[in-house]
Amino acid sequence: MPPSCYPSRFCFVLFPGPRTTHASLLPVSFTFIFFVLPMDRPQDMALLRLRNPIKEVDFFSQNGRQDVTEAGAGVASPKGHQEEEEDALARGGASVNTGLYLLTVNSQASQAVVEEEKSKHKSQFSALRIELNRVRDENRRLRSMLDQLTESYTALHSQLLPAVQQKEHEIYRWQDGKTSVARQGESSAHQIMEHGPARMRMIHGNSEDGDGEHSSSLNIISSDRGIIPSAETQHSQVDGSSENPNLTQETSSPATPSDLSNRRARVSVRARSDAPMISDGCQWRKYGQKMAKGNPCPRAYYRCTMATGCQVRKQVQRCADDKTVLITTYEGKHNHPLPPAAKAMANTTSAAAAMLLSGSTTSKDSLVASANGFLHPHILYDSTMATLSASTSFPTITLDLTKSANPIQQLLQRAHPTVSPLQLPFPIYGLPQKLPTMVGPQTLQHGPRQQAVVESVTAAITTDPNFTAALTAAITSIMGAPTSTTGAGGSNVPSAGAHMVPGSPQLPKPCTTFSLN
DNA sequence: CGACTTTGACCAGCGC
DNA sequence: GCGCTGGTCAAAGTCG
Ligand SMILES: [Zn+2]
Repeated sequence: MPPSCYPSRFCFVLFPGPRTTHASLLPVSFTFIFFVLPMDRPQDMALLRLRNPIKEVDFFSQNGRQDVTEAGAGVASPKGHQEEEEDALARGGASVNTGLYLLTVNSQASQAVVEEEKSKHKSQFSALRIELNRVRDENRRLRSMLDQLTESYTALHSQLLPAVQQKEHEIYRWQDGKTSVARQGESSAHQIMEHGPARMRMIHGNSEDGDGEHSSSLNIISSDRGIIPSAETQHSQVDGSSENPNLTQETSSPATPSDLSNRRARVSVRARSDAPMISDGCQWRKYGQKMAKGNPCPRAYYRCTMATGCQVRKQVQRCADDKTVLITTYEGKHNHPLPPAAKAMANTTSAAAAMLLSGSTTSKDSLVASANGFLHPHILYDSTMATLSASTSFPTITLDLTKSANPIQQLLQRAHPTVSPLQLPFPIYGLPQKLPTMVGPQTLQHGPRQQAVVESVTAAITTDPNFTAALTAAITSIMGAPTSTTGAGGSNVPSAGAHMVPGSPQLPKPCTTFSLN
């Protein structure tokens, strides 16, 4: 769209208010077009065109701007602009301010001056009307495009849902045939793992193709079904928590497949920290420590002590390659209410289960949907941010927060290229949040100084281990929010469990790494 | 005294 | 079967 087509020109001409600065006028106006379009109906447009054409310009104005409505009322009377203008001129124009400098000198003005003004305003008005018609056409065209997109989306979605359900049904049937194997517990998982790394070919790894998110998803499905897709083999995760063969079983009731999957899902956080443990708001009791092979640093085992019987555990270990990196692996789901500071982190494991064990058929959809539109799919499937590995015995999400000075900003830029650096699409433990607006690139340019400040702040806060934990929790809680309607404290199975592929002998035990580089 | 940490023992899975 | 390894248990010790 050429700049001359920006409808904001009308805003500036008709409503020259103090807030219509050059920097903010265009994107804001464009945004309003964007949001208004799907709301009004064609008949409304027709009414607007018949009754009050200029009111259409109100779409581009800001809410609550009094001068806008006043000026709009003044200009867009039912008589039409030309008659209004002529009436004003005939009355001497004493009381009507159209914003177009239509006021004329009262009685002393000569007829020639009046005529000159009149013709000038007429030409202005005709130009405005032409412009208005053009914008109206543009509006109509955009709306038709939107309708087409909506129809396409609906059609695709209607096709996707049965396919997903069929796929899940097939997986369930496949697993039902393997019930005995699945019930044998972790041994089966290890048996699968024996074949898993050799069979598993995926993923996003270092694939540079643009539609990696689609192909990778399909590849995971294929791996589940025993088909070997053609992609590169993944490397082992640096996380020393690999090959976890055994975990405490819940003895109260026979574990459902969703329970098993949820208990096995892990969330691993890699963050630079000098502290022995990142504080995540929970209470932990250390119940063991072992020297892990290939790592001079011991691995500590903790379990949640905020309630008796809580199955949540975590492992803490320093990275063998970089001892400043603290690897914290969470597992399980709390069975008790949690303080707000710990709640987000607690959702992590549920999110991990939902994402990694719901099967690749639904993970992307559920995650994207659970992000409430805040997170773009690329944030999950960008080849540089998400890698999967079959090295671990349990599906693991690894949030790698060690690779960037200011990962949050890049994260946000990946997720929301149109979001101002000052605006977080989700609340992060008291950090200021603004709802993202679909602004144009101009907004991003108007604050190099602000951006520098933001970079400094993000660089500072992301070095805080507490912040990294909070960031991890925030992201994962967003991802898993719809999967657990009762929050982290509930002992319920995540709602996504209905779509989950449980315990998953068929799953290649992927390990997803979110790397904020 | 309760909560927590330490630490050796124990168990299970896996490879050889 | 044996040894290695990861994970857990539980008694003893520590701390506030
Ligand atoms: Zn807990």
